[in-house]
Amino acid sequence: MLTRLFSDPSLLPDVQKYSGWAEDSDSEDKIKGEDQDTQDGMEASGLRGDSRTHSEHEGEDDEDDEVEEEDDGEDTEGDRPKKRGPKKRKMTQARIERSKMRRIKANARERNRMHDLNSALDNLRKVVPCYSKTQKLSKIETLRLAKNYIWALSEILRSGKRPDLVSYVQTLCKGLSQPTTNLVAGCLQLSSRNFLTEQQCQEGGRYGSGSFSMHSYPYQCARLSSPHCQPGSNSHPLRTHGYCSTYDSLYGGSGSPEYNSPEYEGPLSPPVCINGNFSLKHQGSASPDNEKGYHYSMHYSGLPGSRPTGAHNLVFGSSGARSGIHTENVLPYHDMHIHQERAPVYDELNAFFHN
DNA sequence: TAGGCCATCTGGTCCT
DNA sequence: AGGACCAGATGGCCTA
Repeated sequence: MLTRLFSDPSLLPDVQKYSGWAEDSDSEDKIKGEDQDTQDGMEASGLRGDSRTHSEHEGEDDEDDEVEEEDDGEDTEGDRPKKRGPKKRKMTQARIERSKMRRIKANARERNRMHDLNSALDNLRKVVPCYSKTQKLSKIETLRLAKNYIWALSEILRSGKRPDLVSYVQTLCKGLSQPTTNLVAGCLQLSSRNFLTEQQCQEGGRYGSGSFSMHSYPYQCARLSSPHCQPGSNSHPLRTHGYCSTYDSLYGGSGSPEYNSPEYEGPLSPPVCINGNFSLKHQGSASPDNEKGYHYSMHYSGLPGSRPTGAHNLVFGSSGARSGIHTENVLPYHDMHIHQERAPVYDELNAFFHN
């Protein structure tokens, strides 16, 4: 593993910028050597993964042996009782050097481990319903979205019913931050206005529709202080752009009146608010996120000045995908797409909507 | 400038 | 002894 690591210069960090190494001139020099010429550097320093030969140890071992002999002599000496516990060995220069090298190797392993972890997260990003090259989901958001996605799919399988789009998106967005929610909603070409209305928030924050049994989710809609999230606000961009769900084109549900219902085509509701506390499996048990006290307050505001953090405002074209325009041409996220081709389960999901 | 996110280092713990 | 894993600390980058 280390061999692989050391043979891959990209896995080696620019450690010069780390003060910890800068303080240790010896270590810094070693790292610099590794950075400049990893293989040769490792060979020069006698470090080749964990496969150091005995001969490589010899010089140091000689010195250590002296120390150990001292210790052994102490333990076996005369009538004195043996000391318990680990022997304290003198930190000779060679021992210090070896310790440093161990630390360097451990750091490299840790880096590699985190890179692997990040690679896995990247792979996960690619199979969750929303993927953007430029606006990458954060780690925590990726995990949350993945959890919601798994739950949504399992609900589909469990109920065998075609889910309500709004509920589906709601499920996906449970506990996600506002930018991520907008991203997901944008991917699905669904205005987040449909998630929850301010009125629904006031009514206790329970929202139920569709086969997802969303009513069982313990929403906690915090009061929104933003004036843009007040009933009657006309600031929503969808008021001017109109709203056109591409759900039909995305999921092939054009024949279903359910998705052309006035609920989705009617007057635009005020900016929505969701506090996404996602309770798993309807048991009322707090999700890990809840247990950790995560409490995301989501509100959608279309005011230019109230652009969601780190996200673009959702701008839905009035024709959009209904006229055959691909999502990527409609959304500001040029590289954002639903990657059905990479997620077989999405095909199954589509099958639900096609039926 | 504060806050979020991230990469990395580091020491501790557990296991082989 | 050494590797895997973890959590805390730290500093950089970016954005509102």
